[in-house]
Amino acid sequence: MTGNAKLRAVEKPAGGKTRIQKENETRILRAALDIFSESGFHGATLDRIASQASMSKPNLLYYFRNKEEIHVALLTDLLDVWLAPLREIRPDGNPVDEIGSYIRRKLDSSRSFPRESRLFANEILAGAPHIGDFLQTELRQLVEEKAAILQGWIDDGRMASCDPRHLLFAIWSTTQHYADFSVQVRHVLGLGPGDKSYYDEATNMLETLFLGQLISPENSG
Amino acid sequence: MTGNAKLRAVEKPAGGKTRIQKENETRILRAALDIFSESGFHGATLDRIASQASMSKPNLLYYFRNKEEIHVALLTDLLDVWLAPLREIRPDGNPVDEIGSYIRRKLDSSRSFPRESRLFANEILAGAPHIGDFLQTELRQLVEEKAAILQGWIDDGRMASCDPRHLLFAIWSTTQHYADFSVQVRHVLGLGPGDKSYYDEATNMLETLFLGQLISPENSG
DNA sequence: TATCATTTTTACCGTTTGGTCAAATATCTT
DNA sequence: AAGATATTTGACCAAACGGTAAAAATGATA
Repeated sequence: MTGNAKLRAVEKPAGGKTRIQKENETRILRAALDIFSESGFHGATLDRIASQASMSKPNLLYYFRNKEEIHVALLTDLLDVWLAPLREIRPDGNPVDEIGSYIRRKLDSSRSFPRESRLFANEILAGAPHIGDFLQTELRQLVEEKAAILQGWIDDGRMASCDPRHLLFAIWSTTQHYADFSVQVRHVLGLGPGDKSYYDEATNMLETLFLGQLISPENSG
Repeated sequence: MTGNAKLRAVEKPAGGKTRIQKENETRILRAALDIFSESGFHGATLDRIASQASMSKPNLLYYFRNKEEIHVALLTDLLDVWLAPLREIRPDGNPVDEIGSYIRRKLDSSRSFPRESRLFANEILAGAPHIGDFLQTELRQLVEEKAAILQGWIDDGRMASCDPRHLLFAIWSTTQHYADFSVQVRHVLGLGPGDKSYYDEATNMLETLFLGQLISPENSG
């Protein structure tokens, strides 16, 4: 019976997936990432996503119940990617290395996953209707944990005194800016549409900025 | 004739405006700012804007030809506000004062005009379809001008060496972050919806960050 | 108060959009 | 190859949306 098949495809999240199911779901998600990240949730249409996935709209809706479910699936995938660089900060490292490499990881993430970054930015700008829970629980807890590490370094005199959570905000905003506001960056710098050459300059800037005084080499070893 | 009246109301940008016209146009723009900044261009509907302005949709469309015209009017108003803090940077000041007060102005702007900031962010995220020209000409020119001032300070040894344009990017992103990503900031800090108490901490953080080593008091006078 | 221009409303229209349904086709299993 | 299951498609629908037309109401003016 057709109805059962549909239910099975959608309701068994893990495990029993056909080859075709796996293929098409990733095709859809890839297409949806293109469209959502470029037009936002409301600006995107199922027709465009389907077209981008070389698929008919009803076929697309055979794999995902509705537009929102695709969006949520993308966001869910995204959160791990978003948290990964932060997770790597180690308490036993020294401030310059740990924060320096964190900035580099975030900047790499901006360069490599600009669509994901814009998807995230769109969701936050819209008031985080789908990931509010994540922000309040998982992210908040991880920030608390990593902020404690930074605070430890501050207490040890290895870093300038500051609110570690706001230091993280500053790192997030400056690095993500190069993905989310890339149009503005390129226009101001006079670069062409696909030009990402500014990332080297950005790396220099952010290392100077964050590792200059806030954490200077002589007092962080 | 009704057609003439409509044409006059819309096509005479300056001057000949009725009291009612002026009142209603600002009512509409205020309402539209609420809706657009919270839902983006595509997420906003004329019905909601009209409702927010306590007005019927056709009446709203008596003052603005279409949805886009309202949006453009808001963006146009916005650009002056956006540029104002940057314009104030003076070449004859000293780096700490000039950059410090610029940061404070931008942060104040974030706190006082979060809806405007989000409207701007939405527009950039969408690829700047309406203000691309502004970015490439007016903003770019102003950045060039102010970057030259900063570069002068660098050449004089009053500031650490860095790309001044990227320094501006860093200031923009960190300050605007508190308006555009306020939901995330509040959730991570565990604050309630209307709570803006984090702005004091933000001010401290950003002054420590930007004025710490990049520009330190002893070598900037 | 009569006249004219401005403003507001009611009713409506065409299109787009998210989503459904049932039939047709392809794939897998035995 | 046959039968069952999974996949795909074309036709369609109701609601939402941006926008229009023309009449009704209001305000300004003399």
